[in-house]
Amino acid sequence: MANSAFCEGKRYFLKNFKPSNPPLRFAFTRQMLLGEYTHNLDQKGRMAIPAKFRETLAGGAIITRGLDACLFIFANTEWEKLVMKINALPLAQANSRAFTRLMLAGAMDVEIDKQGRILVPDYLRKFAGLSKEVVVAGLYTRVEIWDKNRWAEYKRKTESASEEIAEKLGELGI
Amino acid sequence: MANSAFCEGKRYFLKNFKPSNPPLRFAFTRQMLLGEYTHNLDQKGRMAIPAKFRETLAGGAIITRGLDACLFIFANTEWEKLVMKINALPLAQANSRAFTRLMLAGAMDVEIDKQGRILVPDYLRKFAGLSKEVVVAGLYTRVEIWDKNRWAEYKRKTESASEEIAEKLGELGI
DNA sequence: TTGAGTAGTGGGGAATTGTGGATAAAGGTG
DNA sequence: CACCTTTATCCACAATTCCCCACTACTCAA
Repeated sequence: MANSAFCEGKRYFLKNFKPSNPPLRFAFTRQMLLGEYTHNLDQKGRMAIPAKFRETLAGGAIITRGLDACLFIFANTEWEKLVMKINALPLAQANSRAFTRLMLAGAMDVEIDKQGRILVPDYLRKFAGLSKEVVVAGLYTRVEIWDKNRWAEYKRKTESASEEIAEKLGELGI
Repeated sequence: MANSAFCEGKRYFLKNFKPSNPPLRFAFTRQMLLGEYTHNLDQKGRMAIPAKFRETLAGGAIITRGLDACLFIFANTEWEKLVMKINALPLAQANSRAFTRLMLAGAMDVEIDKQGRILVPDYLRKFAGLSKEVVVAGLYTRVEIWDKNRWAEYKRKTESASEEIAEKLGELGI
């Protein structure tokens, strides 16, 4: 490129401050997973993926154990990033080994069928305590699957803590 | 890119807070969201966006849970700033995860239809206690959606409080 | 005043989404 | 190999959502 110096400079500036260059803008508008949906697991353990998430996950996705007794679903591209981070963890520490096992040992790749559903493996359903009604939540780079009651309970418990953080953020000028 | 020089210049100006160049004037005059409107939700959960806000939000907008039981609407550009601050939170901490879930799972990207309306998701209507009459208020960088009664109640409460604050400020010589 | 244009509201019909079930394929076991 | 269990693929249907059109109230200028 003729003006690569400009681009370089811009990139440097953004890298250290505000990442809103074109690739990231795309990520924000197209690939971001947002919203909260209530869906049902059927007898076979299938669950509909919200239509808005399907395009993002169409290239392949991984489902695994999450934090706070829920399940995570990552698009392949995000999963690769995560695996790299996990591999960089110090193997000597017991809790990083535990985290690695939690995330990797239970991982399973899922495909979205023609009806837009995935099959949630049995052991993951037990892990997250999923019965019938589940909450599917988009958290920007990942999807979380919760038992509906647990989700409600979790929100109720954490509401006050969240508002404290929110006020701190408010002070920062949001 | 052909307009990288323009971007460079814009960034320079923004960085140095010179509010008289074209890009920044645009930010101040066009993207400024001000005013208070009373609109109605219809049976389908749709709500008209005040005409003065539409141009600002036309490039895409995000609706999410706000503070004090109202909803926030951000233009995409503002939303990106917010997400960056959220992503900067330590993910290892449980209450940071809780706040992330509150803000991101609660968020939904909305489009303004040909009639200038948006569809308010069901769970957000419940969260904000919206029935039919709602107040749409512009707060410069964001739009807030309130149930009309709650808005009146909130104003009634905070007006007296603001007088107290004003008196304290007066004691300080302001 | 009047007519044009815009803003806010309501509703109908088509397309999509979420869900349940039926059928076909695959895989393991005696 | 036959049989049974499990998994995958396909079809059907109800509910929801999306998209378009119509209507009224209001603004503003001629």
